Amino acid sequence: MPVGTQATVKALTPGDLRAAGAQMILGNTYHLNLRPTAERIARLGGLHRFMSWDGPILTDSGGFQVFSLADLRRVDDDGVTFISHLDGSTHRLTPERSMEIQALLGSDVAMAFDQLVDPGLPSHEVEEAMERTHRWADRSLAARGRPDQAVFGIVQGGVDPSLRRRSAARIAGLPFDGIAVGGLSVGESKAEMAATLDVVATALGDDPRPRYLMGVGSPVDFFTAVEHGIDLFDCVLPTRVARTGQVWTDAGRLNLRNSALQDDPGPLDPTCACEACRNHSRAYLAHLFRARELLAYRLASVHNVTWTLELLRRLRASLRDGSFDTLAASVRAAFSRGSASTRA
RNA sequence: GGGUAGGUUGAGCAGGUGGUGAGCUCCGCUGACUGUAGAUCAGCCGUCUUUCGACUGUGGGGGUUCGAUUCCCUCCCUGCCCA
Repeated sequence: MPVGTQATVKALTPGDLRAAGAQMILGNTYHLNLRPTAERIARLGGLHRFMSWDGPILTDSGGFQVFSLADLRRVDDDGVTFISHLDGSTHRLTPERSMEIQALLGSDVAMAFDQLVDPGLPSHEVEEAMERTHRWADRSLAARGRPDQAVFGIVQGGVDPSLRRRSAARIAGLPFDGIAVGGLSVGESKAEMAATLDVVATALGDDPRPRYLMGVGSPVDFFTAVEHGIDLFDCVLPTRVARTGQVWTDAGRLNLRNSALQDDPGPLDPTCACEACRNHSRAYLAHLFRARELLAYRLASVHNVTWTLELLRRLRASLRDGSFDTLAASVRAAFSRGSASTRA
Protein backbone atom coordinates (compact mmCIF):
# COMPACT_ATOMS: atom_id res chain seq x y z
CA MET A 1 0.00 0.00 0.00
CA PRO A 2 1.45 3.33 -1.02
CA VAL A 3 0.92 5.76 1.84
CA GLY A 4 -1.49 8.66 1.40
CA THR A 5 -1.53 10.18 4.85
CA GLN A 6 -3.45 13.32 3.98
CA ALA A 7 -5.89 11.90 1.43
CA THR A 8 -3.22 11.96 -1.25
CA VAL A 9 -0.26 9.80 -2.05
CA LYS A 10 2.05 12.77 -2.29
CA ALA A 11 2.64 14.04 -5.84
CA LEU A 12 0.48 11.33 -7.42
CA THR A 13 -3.06 11.39 -8.80
CA PRO A 14 -5.36 8.38 -8.42
CA GLY A 15 -4.74 7.85 -12.14
CA ASP A 16 -0.99 7.70 -11.52
CA LEU A 17 -1.60 5.14 -8.77
CA ARG A 18 -3.77 2.95 -10.95
CA ALA A 19 -1.20 3.11 -13.75
CA ALA A 20 1.47 2.11 -11.24
CA GLY A 21 -0.54 -0.95 -10.34
CA ALA A 22 -1.62 0.10 -6.86
CA GLN A 23 -4.39 -2.09 -5.47
CA MET A 24 -4.86 -0.51 -2.07
CA ILE A 25 -3.63 2.62 -0.30
CA LEU A 26 -3.35 3.92 3.23
CA GLY A 27 -4.86 7.00 4.88
CA ASN A 28 -4.38 8.45 8.34
CA THR A 29 -6.84 8.98 11.17
CA TYR A 30 -4.86 11.57 13.10
CA HIS A 31 -3.94 13.82 10.20
CA LEU A 32 -7.28 13.66 8.40
CA ASN A 33 -9.16 14.36 11.58
CA LEU A 34 -7.04 17.42 12.23
CA ARG A 35 -7.58 18.60 8.68
CA PRO A 36 -10.05 18.61 7.00
CA THR A 37 -11.73 16.66 9.87
CA ALA A 38 -13.44 13.30 9.71
CA GLU A 39 -16.88 14.88 9.94
CA ARG A 40 -16.24 17.04 6.88
CA ILE A 41 -14.99 14.07 4.87
CA ALA A 42 -18.06 12.11 5.94
CA ARG A 43 -20.32 14.97 4.80
CA LEU A 44 -18.51 14.98 1.47
CA GLY A 45 -19.25 11.32 0.93
CA GLY A 46 -16.36 9.57 2.65
CA LEU A 47 -12.67 9.29 1.94
CA HIS A 48 -13.00 7.30 -1.30
CA ARG A 49 -15.20 9.90 -2.94
CA PHE A 50 -13.32 12.80 -1.34
CA MET A 51 -9.99 11.79 -2.87
CA SER A 52 -11.48 10.03 -5.88
CA TRP A 53 -9.90 6.66 -5.17
CA ASP A 54 -12.25 3.75 -5.74
CA GLY A 55 -9.89 1.00 -4.62
CA PRO A 56 -9.54 -0.30 -1.07
CA ILE A 57 -8.25 2.03 1.64
CA LEU A 58 -6.73 1.08 4.98
CA THR A 59 -6.63 3.76 7.64
CA ASP A 60 -4.00 3.87 10.31
CA SER A 61 -5.47 4.52 13.72
CA GLY A 62 -3.21 7.36 14.80
CA GLY A 63 -1.04 4.96 16.77
CA PHE A 64 2.02 5.87 14.76
CA GLN A 65 1.60 9.54 15.68
CA VAL A 66 1.82 8.54 19.35
CA PHE A 67 5.38 7.66 18.42
CA SER A 68 6.33 10.19 15.73
CA LEU A 69 4.74 13.15 17.51
CA ALA A 70 6.04 12.10 20.92
CA ASP A 71 6.85 15.68 21.93
CA LEU A 72 3.30 16.78 21.24
CA ARG A 73 1.24 14.27 23.17
CA ARG A 74 0.53 12.80 26.54
CA VAL A 75 -0.48 9.16 26.97
CA ASP A 76 -2.71 7.81 29.71
CA ASP A 77 -4.54 4.53 30.07
CA ASP A 78 -7.69 5.87 28.51
CA GLY A 79 -6.08 7.42 25.42
CA VAL A 80 -3.78 10.11 24.09
CA THR A 81 -4.02 13.88 24.14
CA PHE A 82 -2.28 15.57 21.24
CA ILE A 83 -1.30 19.18 20.83
CA SER A 84 -1.90 19.89 17.15
CA HIS A 85 1.27 20.58 15.18
CA LEU A 86 -0.88 22.83 13.00
CA ASP A 87 -2.39 25.27 15.48
CA GLY A 88 -1.58 24.10 19.00
CA SER A 89 -5.14 23.06 19.79
CA THR A 90 -5.61 19.90 21.84
CA HIS A 91 -7.14 16.75 20.42
CA ARG A 92 -8.11 13.61 22.23
CA LEU A 93 -7.68 10.22 20.65
CA THR A 94 -9.01 7.10 22.36
CA PRO A 95 -9.67 3.66 20.88
CA GLU A 96 -13.34 4.61 20.62
CA ARG A 97 -12.71 7.95 18.95
CA SER A 98 -10.15 6.44 16.57
CA MET A 99 -12.68 3.83 15.47
CA GLU A 100 -15.35 6.49 15.11
CA ILE A 101 -13.09 8.62 12.92
CA GLN A 102 -12.18 5.63 10.78
CA ALA A 103 -15.88 4.79 10.40
CA LEU A 104 -16.56 8.38 9.33
CA LEU A 105 -13.73 8.19 6.81
CA GLY A 106 -15.26 5.00 5.52
CA SER A 107 -12.07 3.07 5.02
CA ASP A 108 -12.24 -0.60 4.05
CA VAL A 109 -9.83 -1.65 6.77
CA ALA A 110 -9.55 0.11 10.10
CA MET A 111 -6.63 -0.39 12.46
CA ALA A 112 -6.96 -0.83 16.19
CA PHE A 113 -5.59 2.10 18.20
CA ASP A 114 -2.20 1.13 19.58
CA GLN A 115 0.80 2.57 21.36
CA LEU A 116 4.05 2.27 19.48
CA VAL A 117 7.25 2.85 21.45
CA ASP A 118 10.94 2.89 20.74
CA PRO A 119 12.06 -0.73 21.25
CA GLY A 120 15.20 0.62 22.89
CA LEU A 121 13.24 1.87 25.90
CA PRO A 122 13.54 0.07 29.26
CA SER A 123 11.67 -3.21 28.98
CA HIS A 124 9.07 -2.30 31.58
CA GLU A 125 8.07 0.66 29.42
CA VAL A 126 7.87 -1.50 26.30
CA GLU A 127 5.76 -3.98 28.26
CA GLU A 128 3.51 -1.27 29.64
CA ALA A 129 2.83 0.07 26.14
CA MET A 130 2.17 -3.47 24.93
CA GLU A 131 -0.32 -4.19 27.70
CA ARG A 132 -2.04 -0.88 27.01
CA THR A 133 -2.18 -1.78 23.31
CA HIS A 134 -3.89 -5.04 24.27
CA ARG A 135 -6.54 -3.28 26.36
CA TRP A 136 -7.05 -0.78 23.56
CA ALA A 137 -7.42 -3.68 21.12
CA ASP A 138 -10.38 -4.96 23.15
CA ARG A 139 -11.91 -1.50 23.18
CA SER A 140 -11.26 -0.94 19.47
CA LEU A 141 -13.12 -4.12 18.61
CA ALA A 142 -15.98 -3.23 20.93
CA ALA A 143 -16.23 0.17 19.27
CA ARG A 144 -16.14 -0.98 15.65
CA GLY A 145 -18.64 1.21 13.92
CA ARG A 146 -19.71 -0.49 10.70
CA PRO A 147 -20.14 -4.11 9.70
CA ASP A 148 -18.67 -3.54 6.23
CA GLN A 149 -15.35 -2.34 7.65
CA ALA A 150 -12.64 -4.85 8.50
CA VAL A 151 -10.57 -4.25 11.63
CA PHE A 152 -6.99 -5.39 12.11
CA GLY A 153 -5.32 -5.86 15.48
CA ILE A 154 -1.71 -4.88 16.11
CA VAL A 155 0.99 -6.94 17.80
CA GLN A 156 3.49 -4.89 19.83
CA GLY A 157 6.25 -5.80 22.27
CA GLY A 158 9.35 -4.16 20.83
CA VAL A 159 12.15 -6.54 20.03
CA ASP A 160 11.73 -8.65 23.16
CA PRO A 161 10.91 -12.24 22.08
CA SER A 162 8.84 -13.11 25.14
CA LEU A 163 6.80 -9.91 24.92
CA ARG A 164 6.25 -10.45 21.20
CA ARG A 165 5.14 -14.01 21.81
CA ARG A 166 2.66 -12.87 24.43
CA SER A 167 1.38 -10.05 22.27
CA ALA A 168 0.92 -12.22 19.19
CA ALA A 169 -1.05 -14.79 21.20
CA ARG A 170 -3.17 -12.10 22.84
CA ILE A 171 -4.03 -10.27 19.61
CA ALA A 172 -4.59 -13.47 17.65
CA GLY A 173 -7.04 -14.52 20.35
CA LEU A 174 -9.35 -11.65 19.39
CA PRO A 175 -11.80 -11.71 16.47
CA PHE A 176 -9.85 -9.32 14.27
CA ASP A 177 -10.05 -9.65 10.48
CA GLY A 178 -6.29 -9.42 10.13
CA ILE A 179 -3.16 -9.37 12.27
CA ALA A 180 -0.64 -6.54 12.01
CA VAL A 181 2.88 -6.43 13.31
CA GLY A 182 3.61 -2.94 14.58
CA GLY A 183 6.51 -1.31 16.30
CA LEU A 184 9.13 -2.35 13.75
CA SER A 185 11.16 -0.33 11.24
CA VAL A 186 11.61 2.34 13.88
CA GLY A 187 15.36 2.13 14.24
CA GLU A 188 16.00 -1.46 15.26
CA SER A 189 18.55 -3.53 13.34
CA LYS A 190 17.72 -5.77 10.40
CA ALA A 191 18.59 -8.77 12.54
CA GLU A 192 16.22 -7.65 15.28
CA MET A 193 13.42 -7.17 12.76
CA ALA A 194 13.97 -10.64 11.31
CA ALA A 195 14.15 -12.25 14.73
CA THR A 196 10.98 -10.50 15.84
CA LEU A 197 9.12 -11.57 12.71
CA ASP A 198 10.27 -15.10 13.35
CA VAL A 199 8.87 -15.08 16.87
CA VAL A 200 5.56 -13.67 15.67
CA ALA A 201 5.31 -16.17 12.81
CA THR A 202 5.83 -19.05 15.20
CA ALA A 203 3.30 -17.67 17.65
CA LEU A 204 0.68 -17.19 14.95
CA GLY A 205 1.20 -20.69 13.58
CA ASP A 206 -1.30 -21.50 10.84
CA ASP A 207 -3.68 -18.68 11.66
CA PRO A 208 -5.29 -18.04 8.25
CA ARG A 209 -5.88 -14.31 8.61
CA PRO A 210 -3.90 -11.81 6.50
CA ARG A 211 -0.69 -10.60 8.13
CA TYR A 212 0.33 -7.01 7.74
CA LEU A 213 3.77 -5.64 8.59
CA MET A 214 3.26 -1.97 9.33
CA GLY A 215 5.62 0.65 7.96
CA VAL A 216 7.80 -1.66 5.91
CA GLY A 217 9.52 -1.48 3.68
CA SER A 218 12.61 -1.16 1.76
CA PRO A 219 13.15 -3.48 -1.22
CA VAL A 220 15.26 -5.80 0.92
CA ASP A 221 12.80 -5.82 3.83
CA PHE A 222 10.00 -7.23 1.67
CA PHE A 223 11.93 -10.44 1.20
CA THR A 224 12.80 -10.84 4.86
CA ALA A 225 9.16 -10.24 5.79
CA VAL A 226 7.69 -12.59 3.21
CA GLU A 227 10.08 -15.28 4.41
CA HIS A 228 8.26 -14.89 7.71
CA GLY A 229 4.78 -15.09 6.31
CA ILE A 230 3.88 -11.43 5.83
CA ASP A 231 1.21 -10.68 3.21
CA LEU A 232 0.70 -6.94 3.30
CA PHE A 233 2.85 -3.84 3.59
CA ASP A 234 2.67 -0.11 3.66
CA CYS A 235 5.62 2.25 3.48
CA VAL A 236 6.35 5.89 2.85
CA LEU A 237 9.80 5.14 1.48
CA PRO A 238 8.95 4.82 -2.23
CA THR A 239 7.32 8.24 -2.29
CA ARG A 240 9.40 10.04 0.31
CA VAL A 241 12.67 8.81 -1.06
CA ALA A 242 11.49 9.81 -4.54
CA ARG A 243 10.75 13.35 -3.43
CA THR A 244 14.19 13.63 -1.90
CA GLY A 245 15.86 12.62 -5.14
CA GLN A 246 16.43 8.90 -4.92
CA VAL A 247 14.96 6.24 -7.18
CA TRP A 248 15.06 2.48 -6.88
CA THR A 249 16.05 0.28 -9.79
CA ASP A 250 17.02 -3.31 -10.44
CA ALA A 251 20.62 -2.14 -10.17
CA GLY A 252 20.02 -0.59 -6.76
CA ARG A 253 19.41 2.94 -5.60
CA LEU A 254 20.17 5.93 -7.76
CA ASN A 255 20.59 9.43 -6.32
CA LEU A 256 19.33 11.80 -8.98
CA ARG A 257 21.29 14.69 -7.53
CA ASN A 258 24.62 13.01 -8.19
CA SER A 259 26.48 15.16 -10.71
CA ALA A 260 27.37 12.20 -12.92
CA LEU A 261 23.73 11.72 -13.92
CA GLN A 262 23.51 15.11 -15.60
CA ASP A 263 24.92 13.60 -18.78
CA ASP A 264 23.20 10.21 -18.62
CA PRO A 265 20.74 9.84 -21.52
CA GLY A 266 19.39 6.48 -20.35
CA PRO A 267 16.14 5.75 -18.48
CA LEU A 268 16.03 5.40 -14.70
CA ASP A 269 15.65 1.64 -15.14
CA PRO A 270 15.74 0.06 -18.61
CA THR A 271 13.33 -2.68 -17.56
CA CYS A 272 10.71 -0.37 -16.07
CA ALA A 273 7.59 0.56 -18.03
CA CYS A 274 6.54 3.58 -15.98
CA GLU A 275 5.83 6.97 -17.50
CA ALA A 276 9.18 8.36 -16.35
CA CYS A 277 11.21 5.49 -17.76
CA ARG A 278 9.31 5.37 -21.05
CA ASN A 279 9.66 9.07 -21.80
CA HIS A 280 12.50 10.64 -19.88
CA SER A 281 16.22 10.36 -19.27
CA ARG A 282 18.19 10.29 -16.06
CA ALA A 283 19.74 13.54 -17.24
CA TYR A 284 16.30 15.14 -17.48
CA LEU A 285 15.31 13.99 -14.00
CA ALA A 286 18.68 15.17 -12.65
CA HIS A 287 17.97 18.57 -14.17
CA LEU A 288 14.43 18.74 -12.79
CA PHE A 289 15.68 18.02 -9.27
CA ARG A 290 18.39 20.65 -9.51
CA ALA A 291 15.88 23.17 -10.75
CA ARG A 292 13.40 22.05 -8.08
CA GLU A 293 10.78 21.66 -10.76
CA LEU A 294 7.56 20.13 -9.51
CA LEU A 295 7.59 17.50 -12.23
CA ALA A 296 10.68 15.97 -10.61
CA TYR A 297 8.67 14.88 -7.60
CA ARG A 298 5.87 13.38 -9.64
CA LEU A 299 8.06 11.50 -12.10
CA ALA A 300 10.33 10.10 -9.39
CA SER A 301 7.30 9.07 -7.32
CA VAL A 302 5.62 7.47 -10.35
CA HIS A 303 8.77 5.48 -10.93
CA ASN A 304 9.37 4.34 -7.36
CA VAL A 305 5.78 3.29 -6.77
CA THR A 306 5.62 1.50 -10.11
CA TRP A 307 8.98 -0.20 -9.58
CA THR A 308 8.14 -1.25 -6.02
CA LEU A 309 4.74 -2.70 -6.93
CA GLU A 310 6.32 -4.49 -9.89
CA LEU A 311 8.97 -5.90 -7.55
CA LEU A 312 6.21 -7.30 -5.36
CA ARG A 313 4.51 -8.79 -8.42
CA ARG A 314 7.78 -10.50 -9.27
CA LEU A 315 8.10 -11.60 -5.66
CA ARG A 316 4.67 -13.25 -5.76
CA ALA A 317 5.49 -14.92 -9.06
CA SER A 318 8.76 -16.19 -7.65
CA LEU A 319 6.90 -17.90 -4.81
CA ARG A 320 4.88 -19.80 -7.38
CA ASP A 321 7.76 -20.83 -9.64
CA GLY A 322 10.33 -21.47 -6.93
CA SER A 323 12.73 -18.64 -7.79
CA PHE A 324 12.18 -16.65 -4.60
CA ASP A 325 15.71 -17.18 -3.26
CA THR A 326 17.29 -16.13 -6.54
CA LEU A 327 15.22 -12.96 -6.71
CA ALA A 328 15.88 -12.17 -3.06
CA ALA A 329 19.62 -12.59 -3.55
CA SER A 330 19.71 -10.27 -6.55
CA VAL A 331 17.75 -7.54 -4.78
CA ARG A 332 19.86 -7.87 -1.65
CA ALA A 333 23.01 -7.61 -3.74
CA ALA A 334 21.79 -4.56 -5.64
CA PHE A 335 20.77 -2.71 -2.48
CA SER A 336 23.63 -3.72 -0.24
CA ARG A 337 25.96 -1.30 -1.95
CA GLY A 338 25.80 2.47 -2.04
CA SER A 339 24.16 4.52 -4.72
CA ALA A 340 24.43 2.93 -8.17
CA SER A 341 25.45 6.24 -9.67
CA THR A 342 28.45 6.76 -7.42
CA ARG A 343 29.68 3.19 -7.41
CA ALA A 344 33.08 2.86 -9.04
C1' G B 1 38.36 65.58 -16.48
C1' G B 2 36.00 66.55 -11.32
C1' G B 3 33.30 64.35 -7.34
C1' U B 4 31.40 60.20 -4.67
C1' A B 5 30.59 55.10 -3.04
C1' G B 6 32.87 50.63 -3.42
C1' G B 7 36.59 46.13 -4.56
C1' U B 8 36.50 40.24 1.45
C1' U B 9 37.08 32.66 0.15
C1' G B 10 32.45 30.32 -7.24
C1' A B 11 28.05 34.23 -6.34
C1' G B 12 25.83 37.68 -2.79
C1' C B 13 26.99 39.59 1.90
C1' A B 14 28.64 40.35 7.30
C1' G B 15 32.74 41.81 9.92
C1' G B 16 36.89 44.45 10.90
C1' U B 17 38.05 52.82 13.04
C1' G B 18 46.97 49.28 14.46
C1' G B 19 46.94 43.46 18.03
C1' U B 20 45.11 36.06 15.32
C1' G B 21 39.23 38.06 9.36
C1' A B 22 37.80 30.95 7.19
C1' G B 23 31.21 33.91 9.82
C1' C B 24 26.29 33.77 7.06
C1' U B 25 23.09 32.73 2.75
C1' C B 26 23.05 30.80 -2.07
C1' C B 27 25.44 27.66 -5.63
C1' G B 28 28.11 23.12 -5.56
C1' C B 29 29.46 17.88 -3.55
C1' U B 30 27.90 13.61 -0.76
C1' G B 31 24.74 11.00 2.45
C1' A B 32 20.21 9.83 5.15
C1' C B 33 15.03 8.80 5.01
C1' U B 34 10.62 2.50 6.79
C1' G B 35 2.11 2.56 10.03
C1' U B 36 4.73 10.86 6.30
C1' A B 37 4.85 17.63 11.25
C1' G B 38 9.65 15.58 5.54
C1' A B 39 9.37 18.84 -2.45
C1' U B 40 12.87 17.40 4.09
C1' C B 41 17.21 16.87 6.98
C1' A B 42 22.55 16.22 7.88
C1' G B 43 27.81 16.66 6.71
C1' C B 44 31.32 19.03 3.55
C1' C B 45 32.11 23.44 0.67
C1' G B 46 40.45 28.45 0.39
C1' U B 47 45.09 24.85 0.30
C1' C B 48 47.61 20.54 2.59
C1' U B 49 46.14 16.52 6.11
C1' U B 50 41.99 10.55 7.49
C1' U B 51 41.96 13.34 12.15
C1' C B 52 44.48 16.70 15.21
C1' G B 53 46.43 20.58 13.05
C1' A B 54 49.34 23.68 9.75
C1' C B 55 49.30 27.35 6.04
C1' U B 56 47.23 31.14 2.88
C1' G B 57 43.67 34.89 2.06
C1' U B 58 40.62 41.69 2.87
C1' G B 59 41.97 44.55 -5.85
C1' G B 60 47.82 45.27 -7.39
C1' G B 61 52.41 47.55 -5.85
C1' G B 62 55.10 50.33 -2.32
C1' G B 63 55.64 52.79 2.55
C1' U B 64 55.16 53.65 8.06
C1' U B 65 55.12 50.03 12.25
C1' C B 66 57.31 45.09 16.68
C1' G B 67 52.64 44.20 14.08
C1' A B 68 48.49 46.78 8.51
C1' U B 69 41.98 44.68 6.47
C1' U B 70 42.69 49.23 9.38
C1' C B 71 47.30 54.66 8.56
C1' C B 72 50.12 56.98 4.12
C1' C B 73 51.51 57.02 -1.34
C1' U B 74 50.45 55.14 -6.05
C1' C B 75 48.10 52.32 -9.73
C1' C B 76 43.98 49.20 -11.53
C1' C B 77 38.76 47.96 -11.66
C1' U B 78 33.22 48.85 -10.81
C1' G B 79 28.57 51.81 -9.72
C1' C B 80 26.46 56.66 -9.41
C1' C B 81 26.53 62.24 -9.95
C1' C B 82 28.56 66.57 -12.50
C1' A B 83 31.17 68.55 -16.72
